[in-house]
Amino acid sequence: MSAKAVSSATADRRQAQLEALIAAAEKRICDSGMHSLKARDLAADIGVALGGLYNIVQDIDALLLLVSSRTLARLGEAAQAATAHLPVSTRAEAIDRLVMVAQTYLTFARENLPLWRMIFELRLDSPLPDWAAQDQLRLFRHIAEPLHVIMPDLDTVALTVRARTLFAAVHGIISIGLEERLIAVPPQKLSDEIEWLTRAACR
Amino acid sequence: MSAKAVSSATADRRQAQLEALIAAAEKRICDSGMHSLKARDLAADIGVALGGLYNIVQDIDALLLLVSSRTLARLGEAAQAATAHLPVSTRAEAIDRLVMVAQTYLTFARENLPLWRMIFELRLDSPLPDWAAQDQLRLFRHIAEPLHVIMPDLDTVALTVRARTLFAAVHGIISIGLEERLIAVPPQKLSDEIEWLTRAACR
DNA sequence: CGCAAGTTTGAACGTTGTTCAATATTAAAA
DNA sequence: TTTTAATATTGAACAACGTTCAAACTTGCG
Repeated sequence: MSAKAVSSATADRRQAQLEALIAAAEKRICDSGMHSLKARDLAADIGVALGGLYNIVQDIDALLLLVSSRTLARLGEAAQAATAHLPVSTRAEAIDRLVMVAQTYLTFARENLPLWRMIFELRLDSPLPDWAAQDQLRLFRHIAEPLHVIMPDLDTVALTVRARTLFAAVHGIISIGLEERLIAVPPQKLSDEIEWLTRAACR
Repeated sequence: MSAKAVSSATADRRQAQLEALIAAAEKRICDSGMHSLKARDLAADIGVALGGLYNIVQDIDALLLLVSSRTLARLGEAAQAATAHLPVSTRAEAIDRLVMVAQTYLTFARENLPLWRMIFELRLDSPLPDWAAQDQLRLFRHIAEPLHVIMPDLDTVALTVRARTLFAAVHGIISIGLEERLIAVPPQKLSDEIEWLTRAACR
């Protein structure tokens, strides 16, 4: 049996187990949050012995990273769906598009609260793998492209930095706003405040 | 012995134990982060049996909340020291002051990284006690006061909301910027980007 | 000293993620 | 088909964790 066979019975099974495991983890996280995810529960969910989890993933952190990656991908799709059809020719259009990206981010965070939180609560012992960093980088394009129209004087580096700044600012408002334990912008005003900040940043 | 005696030998001892415990926790958090804080280590640090910790604090979460409160108090002092002497008569002065508050926040976060992170990583099972919420509210005055000069048209409610928005935005930039695992504004550009955003928000 | 009240102790408990020798299954060879 | 080697799965065992509580100890008063 070649080590690089395109597929084999056992490899397919592994893939199926992995997908079941990710699905089970997502379900549990949605229901009761990342911190109440237990190895024993997951093993039971997918019908595998406790130790069997470690044939499917390296450890629980690796599983959480996979779940994060999925969530980021879904976020990217949401941003794409919400803005792909919008024009970006004029400055005003680009600003509107940026506002839409921010609103989409807010909506996504609201509708996927526990999964979205996980992305930022995840603390890994080992450094982030390259593919996971790429997951993040891809998303910044949704900001950098309109921003290039709005701030045409900025060079590539400055534009990248500015896109990250803007993302982080909007993220901060949402992140603290959806937290219950901190003094924050009231939830029903979140959308307005995000739009205000985005437009202010574009002046 | 009166239950409300201003002090007693045993009560004083308890207070001393509590302070030693908080100090030990702060030291350990600074050295190796909130997540490697262990009950057994703390008990050894202050020379008490493992179970003895629970005579001093309700549980480890309560201890973390006390540490958080201390950190917030120190942050408040830093903001006070950095801005109390600055004028706020004109709009331009108020903006400068706001920029200074933001820079002070960045500096504090940098110099107290693990303790500062703890404030936002802390996840309590029980709701936040009132005194802990007050700790947070006090700090917003450093933003709301200059902001009132800059945006005199806003009513009290809108001003409060706007202050929280601005805080959250700056916090987001710093928070993601000082995280190592996420794509962020490069550390040496953080200060400039924070100033840019603050000034942009004030226009 | 003797005794009651309060304080401190540390062994024990219930959970947790992870490991690994033993068992069961699969696939190839005879 | 039967034998055999490789691979996959199992679940008991482990170490580490926060928390509890009966027992031992200390303290202060009559």
